[in-house]
Amino acid sequence: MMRRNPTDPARRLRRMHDQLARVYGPQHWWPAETPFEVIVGAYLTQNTSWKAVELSLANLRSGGALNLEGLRSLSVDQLQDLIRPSGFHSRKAPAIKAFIAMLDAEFGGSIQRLGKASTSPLRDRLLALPGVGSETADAILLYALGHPVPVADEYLRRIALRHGLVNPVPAKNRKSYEALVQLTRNAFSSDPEANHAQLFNEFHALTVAVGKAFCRKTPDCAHCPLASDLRPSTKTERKA
DNA sequence: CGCCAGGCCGTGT
DNA sequence: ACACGGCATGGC
Repeated sequence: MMRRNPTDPARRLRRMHDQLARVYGPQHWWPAETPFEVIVGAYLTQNTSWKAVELSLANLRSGGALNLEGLRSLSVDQLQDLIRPSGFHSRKAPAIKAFIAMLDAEFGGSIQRLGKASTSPLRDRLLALPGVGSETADAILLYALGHPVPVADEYLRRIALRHGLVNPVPAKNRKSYEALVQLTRNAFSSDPEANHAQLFNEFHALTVAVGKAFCRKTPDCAHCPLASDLRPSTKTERKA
């Protein structure tokens, strides 16, 4: 019989993006005023709700520390104190400081210069920093520096898994992250003329929007706008 | 009160 | 290579 959805995971993911774009509209990500704020936010939001990140960002802003110069003038201990609300401060504060040290030592303290480096070596350089893994590196590349790289996160993993777009590989696996990135690239590769940075930007933002609402650890697929794209493989899932 | 959040890292197998 | 626990705080 004729299936109304394509079977190719990349095409299915593209359809899901289109559906989310219709439902949610433009997301205007990343929620920040400057590229530097994006970078700080990317560190702070690691395994942390954005609401908690906002508390830390407010602390930094009121202390005049939400910019390069301001953060340079803070000690690690002072920084720890300001970002305490978003957790893991003993790791995140030195990590942010290490980023600034790298920026100053290797790029003349210029984020613009940093962004002019070519994507692949730059990604490797970011990954070599403490506290920067795949997702943080890609978030910085895409949202702070405008490079056309997909960002995969826990929500995308859950969604892709639930929709059968990837093999049931466990989380926190480097290969599973790369598989999600590849899948996202494939989803938008049909039009090479398109602005992929913009597409990846919007797609990840939409993924987080739908993920926050319906794909937490206890998912609510019944009301999810992607529910019609689900392909239950079991009868029990069909019921849910 | 207990679980969870827009990950990452060190350690043990 | 991969699984697993620690990291810390605020929301709900």
